Amino acid sequence: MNKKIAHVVLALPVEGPFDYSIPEELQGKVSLGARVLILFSGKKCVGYIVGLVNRSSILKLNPVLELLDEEPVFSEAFLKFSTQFALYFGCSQGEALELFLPAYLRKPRIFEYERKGEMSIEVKDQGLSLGHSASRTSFSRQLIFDHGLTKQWDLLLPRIQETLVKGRGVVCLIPDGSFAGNVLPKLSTLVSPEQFVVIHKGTEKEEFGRWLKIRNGTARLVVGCISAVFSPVQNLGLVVILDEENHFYKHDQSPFYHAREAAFLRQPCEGADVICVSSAPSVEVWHAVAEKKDQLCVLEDVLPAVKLLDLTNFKMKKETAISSGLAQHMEKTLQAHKTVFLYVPAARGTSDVVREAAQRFPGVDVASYEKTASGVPTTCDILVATQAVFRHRASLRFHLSAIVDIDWEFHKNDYRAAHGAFALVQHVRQMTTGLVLLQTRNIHNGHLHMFAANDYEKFYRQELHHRRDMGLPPYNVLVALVLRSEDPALACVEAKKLYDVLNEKRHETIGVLEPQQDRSAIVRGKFRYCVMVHGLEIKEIAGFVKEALRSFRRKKDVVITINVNP
DNA sequence: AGCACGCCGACT
DNA sequence: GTCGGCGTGCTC
Repeated sequence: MNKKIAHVVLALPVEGPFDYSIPEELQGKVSLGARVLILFSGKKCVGYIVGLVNRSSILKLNPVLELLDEEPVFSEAFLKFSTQFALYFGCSQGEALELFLPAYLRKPRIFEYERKGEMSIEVKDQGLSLGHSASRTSFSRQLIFDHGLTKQWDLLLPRIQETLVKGRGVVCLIPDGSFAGNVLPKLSTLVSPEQFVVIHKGTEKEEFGRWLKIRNGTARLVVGCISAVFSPVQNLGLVVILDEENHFYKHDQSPFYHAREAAFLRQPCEGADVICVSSAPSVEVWHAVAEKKDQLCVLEDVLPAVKLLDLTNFKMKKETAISSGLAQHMEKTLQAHKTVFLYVPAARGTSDVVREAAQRFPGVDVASYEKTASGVPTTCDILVATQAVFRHRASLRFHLSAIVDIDWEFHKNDYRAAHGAFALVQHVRQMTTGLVLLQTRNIHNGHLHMFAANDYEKFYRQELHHRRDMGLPPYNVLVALVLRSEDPALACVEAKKLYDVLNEKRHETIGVLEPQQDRSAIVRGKFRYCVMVHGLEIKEIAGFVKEALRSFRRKKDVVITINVNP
């Protein structure tokens, strides 16, 4: 009954688990998912118990120095989730588990429930119910394709309510903090303020307070950004992912997890449903549900028409943004005292276009909005803005909108470029009441005609064909191995070496691409080279890559990171 | 990751 | 003879 040995994993890039003997006074007190203080390679560090046994093949064991949690911080569902997560995103189980914890508990602080008074009783009660959620195995995945921004709530609110009534918890993911303004008023009325938690930036202590409130079952409805997918909600029944295609759901440092993929991995461990919501669903999610009609719900909305403006016959200077055709539309709109929105790529910046618009339309109020802007201009005739303005798209309306250079969106070195262009058009339409214009020099680009005809089914069909032909996700899995170093030559040589190692291992279904400079080649003085591995099964590639990296002796000062579906 | 161990070349 | 850089292997 009282186990003598603990399997322990650590937040280090070593697999483990490592065995530690449990001192007699702690036997029967330690439990699966609890943190312990241990000596590893002569250093004291926090470990996570992932197994309890009576025998070990290791002869001389160090003892567990201290038990940090009398109640485990991780449920069995979380332990299971961590193994899947580590396998999928190429990190150790310990690194995954550390990622799931608030910063406060990553340090060897003793976590005493009894200090919380009455709460400890609740924790124990809820602890018993963990078994039930772990045994739940059925779960569903759905996509709500809402062309607008409002109808989704008619489906979501009853669904969330229904889940809560059954006594199960809900996590609602938002891409970034600016979404909170729209989402919170809708959700906060569903439960008492005590049961509602919004995760936002704060001190370590505040973060821990919120975590505790969720972990002990007080809070049952959680709203937050990317990392909220790890919220320890008791008896999790539903995860809602708003604006599912948004790139903020991809973590920007190691481990490079995607919140949507993480939710899909957590789902079977908890028996929870996942609902993705988007006005331009990712090709990956569309692929998963398109054939299964019961999982897809399309909500059409009143959106403006899209027209193409062919620039091929205009002798425009390269720096000019406003063609005479666009100018005519703008003139008419401004004369009717209606507003205009001009979208420019962030790389181009707004200032030139602002100057050009002000020159063409003297006396008209031209404003701009970029990432660095403090607030959205509410009263102006013409707004020139970048991507950054879309966070306010629920509250902004223009009569006429134009995407100044839609071709630019297709010229990105990114297999998701076409989808990015589609999402862009959808977002601009949501901010527009009259007409959306796309200026193009590629009038034969088939995608543009699909946008103009609002034929999204054809768009996804064609995009999926293309992805299949090119061996790209969702049909294949890509894993980017990025090598970075102060010395560009070293990074390049090491990448070549790694490429050779991977290539020698030769595998039937796994391919390796020649090293290339990474998409962001130089960051903070470090040079990056990328070796791309592609194959059919993530588990197969993950094993292949881990094995190769184990045998690959990398040079000092070279760091290698694994990025799944970059 | 971080550390010890050991091999080799450089330098008082 | 010894200091230190770096490759190698290991951590229960």
